[in-house]
Amino acid sequence: MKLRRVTSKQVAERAGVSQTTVSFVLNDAPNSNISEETRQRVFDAARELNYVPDMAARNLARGRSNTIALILIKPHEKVFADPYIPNVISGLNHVAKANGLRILVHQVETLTGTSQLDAVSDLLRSGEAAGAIISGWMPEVSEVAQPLLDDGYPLVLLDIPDAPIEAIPCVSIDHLSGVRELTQYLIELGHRRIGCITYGPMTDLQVQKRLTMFRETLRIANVPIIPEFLRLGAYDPDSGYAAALSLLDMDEPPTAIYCMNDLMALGAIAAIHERGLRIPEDVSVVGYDDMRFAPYTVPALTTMRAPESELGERAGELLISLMNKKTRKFKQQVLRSQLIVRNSCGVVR
Amino acid sequence: MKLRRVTSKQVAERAGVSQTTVSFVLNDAPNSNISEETRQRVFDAARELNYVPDMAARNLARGRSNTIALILIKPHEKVFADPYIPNVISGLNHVAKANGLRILVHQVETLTGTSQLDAVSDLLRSGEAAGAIISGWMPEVSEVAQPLLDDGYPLVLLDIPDAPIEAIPCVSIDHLSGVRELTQYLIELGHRRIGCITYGPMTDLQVQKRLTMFRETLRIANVPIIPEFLRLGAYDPDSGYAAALSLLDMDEPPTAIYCMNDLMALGAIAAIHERGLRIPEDVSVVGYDDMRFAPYTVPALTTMRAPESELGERAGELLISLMNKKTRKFKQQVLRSQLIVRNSCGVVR
DNA sequence: GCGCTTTAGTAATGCGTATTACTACAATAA
DNA sequence: TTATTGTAGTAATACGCATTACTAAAGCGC
Repeated sequence: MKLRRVTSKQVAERAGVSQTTVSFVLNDAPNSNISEETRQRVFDAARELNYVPDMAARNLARGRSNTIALILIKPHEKVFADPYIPNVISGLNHVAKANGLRILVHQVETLTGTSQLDAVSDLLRSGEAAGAIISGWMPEVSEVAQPLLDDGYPLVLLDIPDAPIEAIPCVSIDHLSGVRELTQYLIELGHRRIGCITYGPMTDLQVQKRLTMFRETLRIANVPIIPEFLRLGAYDPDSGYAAALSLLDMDEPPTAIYCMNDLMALGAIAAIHERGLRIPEDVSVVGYDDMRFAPYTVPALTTMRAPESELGERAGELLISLMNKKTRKFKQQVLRSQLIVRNSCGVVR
Repeated sequence: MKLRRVTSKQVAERAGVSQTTVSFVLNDAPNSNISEETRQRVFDAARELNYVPDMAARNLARGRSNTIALILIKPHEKVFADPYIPNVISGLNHVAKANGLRILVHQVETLTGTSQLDAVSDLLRSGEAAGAIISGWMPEVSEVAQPLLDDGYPLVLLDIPDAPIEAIPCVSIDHLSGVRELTQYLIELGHRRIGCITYGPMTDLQVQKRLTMFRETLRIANVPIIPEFLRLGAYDPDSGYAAALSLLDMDEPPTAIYCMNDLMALGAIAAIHERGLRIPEDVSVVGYDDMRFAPYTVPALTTMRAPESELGERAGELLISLMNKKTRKFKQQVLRSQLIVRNSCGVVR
C-alpha cells in the first residue's frame, strides 16, 4: 500500500551533498550559489533514484497547497444534468494546468444545516486547497464565504444572480440579459401571448430572477402578463412535454413558448407536434443553453448560448491572481450569453 | 492570503492539556485513556477557537493523503463532450463522500511523450492522492500503471477494452456485448444491408474493438459485410449527418444505419428526413449512449444505455478496498449495458 | 506495605520538505 | 597584510500533526 518513498535526503546522499543543496537545486532557488557541476550531480542522482517530492511535506513546509477547490452546491442529480459544470471544469482545468495547480471537485447537496456549511468551510480552512471557486448560489453561501474572505482566503464565486455582493470576487454569466434578449426577440416577432415553462424549486434565486426578468421585459413592452401561461417544469424533457401540452390545450393558447432550458424545449417541441401544430407557423419556441442537440431539433431550436468554458477560465484566472497578489483587489466580471437564432421562431400571424 | 492558523497546540493550551491529548481526543484514538471531563474541555476549546486540523500536516504525519485522483486521458474537448465522465464523477463522488475522501480531477491530453507520462506518474508518486482511477485506455497507460501497481499503489482502471490485462484491477462496461446486442437486434429485424457510422481516431482501441465486434456479429449471422457501408464520423451530429447522407445517396443504400453514438445518430436522423425517407419504414437507425435527447428524436431513438454512474461507484469501491486492505486481491468487474428499444427500428420490408 | 496493574495523561520524536542562519574558503580591494 | 566581499555550500530549524514511549498517581490483591 505504502510506496517506499525516495526522499530528498537519499538523493543528497547519492549526490554527495546536503539535503539543503538538493532542495535548492531542484527548486531552482534564487539566491543559492550552487556550481553547475554540483547541480548536475543532483539532477543525475534524482533521476537515477526516480525521486518525486512528497507533496504533503512540501505543502506543509511551504504553508500552501497546490490545489484549488471547485465547490459545487447543487443537488447530486443536477450537478451534471447539463454540460454547464463540465464546461466550467474544462475551462478551469486549462488555467489550472498552466499554473501547476490541481483541481479538487467537491460537491455538496445544499448548505442548509450547519454540518454541511461547516464541511465546506473546514475543507477550505484545512488548507487542503489554496483557493476555491464556489458554484451554486444561495444565501448561505455568503455565510461561508464572507468569513473566509475576511481572513484573506482566496475565493471566487460563480454566477451570483445580479445585484452581487460588492465585496465578493465573482465571475458571472449575465443570464438576465440573456433572458431579456430572448424575450425581446419573441416580442419583436409580434408575439403577445407568450407562455413560459420554468423549473423549480422556486426557492432557487437564479430561477426566480430569470422569471422576474421575463415578466419585466413583457411589462416594459406592454405585452400582457398572463398568469395562466406560466408552467413549472422539472428541468427535464418530460416535464417540458407535459407543461407544453397543458399550455396548448388552453382555450386561447400562447403563440410562443419560452422554455427556461433546452431540455424542456425539447419536450415542448414534441408536444407541439403531437397536437398537430407547426413550428414556427403556429407556435414559436425558444430554449436556453444551446445544448448539442439544439441544432437538430425539428425545426432547429433558437436558444441562448452561455460562455461556460470561458467562465471557468476567467474564474480560474481571477482566483490565481487573488492567490498570488497581496492585494485583495479584484473586479467582478460579467460574461454575456449569445442569442443563437435558428428556425423555431416566426412572426406571429 | 495566509489564514492565521489555529493549531492543535493552541487548543491544547486553552484546554490546559498537552497537544498529544488534543490529538487523541479529536481523533478518538483507540487506546488513549482520556477522562470524559478532559475530553469535553478539549472539544470546547477546539470549538471556541474554531480549530480545523491542517491537512498537509495531517497527511504528512499519517503518511497518507485523503484524496483520490481521477485521471482522465482524453483530448481536452472530448472529456466532457458527453455525460460519460460527468456520470462517472457523480458515482465516484458518492462513495468518496461516504468515505471522507476528496476527488482530484486531472485531465491530460494523451500519454505519448515522456513528459506527460511522467506528469501522471509523478502526481501519483508524490502522494498527493492515496489512490487513483484512470479513465481512457491506451497502451501507454500500462506503462504508467504497472510500475505503480508493482509498488503497491492502489489503482483502478476504467473501461479497458476486453482482453484486459489480468493483473490490473479494473471496472469496465461491456460495450462489446452492447455492440453485439444492438447489431443482433438489427439482424433479427431482417436487415442485411447495414451501414455503420463510426468515429475516429482509428487508433482508439475502444473504437477499433467495437467495429470489429460489429463486423464479427454480421459475419457470424451470415450478413454480408459491405466495406462501402462504413463511414468514419467525428463524434458529433454534423459528421453523422454528412456520413448518413453519403450512405443514403449510394445506388443501393443500406436499410439500417448503425451509429456508434447518439450524437451521430441525431445527425443521421436529420439526413434521412432530408432525403424524404421515413424512419423506420425506409431506414432504421440505432445509436449508443442513450443521451437525454434520445427519447425525443423523431422517432424516438433505439440505443444502448451504459451504467456510467454505477461504473464510477464500483470503481470507487474497488479503489477504496485496495487502499484499505493489505491484500492486493481484487476482482475485475464488468457491467452490462442495456438495450433501450424505442421507435427508430423496424422490420425490413 | 509491597509489587502489580490500570488510569490519565505527557514528552519526545518522526513525517519530508523549505528556508534561514551560518561557515569555510577563495578572491579581491585597500 | 588585513579587511571585505563573494562563492559554494551546510547545519539547524520550522511546518503542524500523529504516534510511540514513557511517567506519575491511584487502585488492588495479599
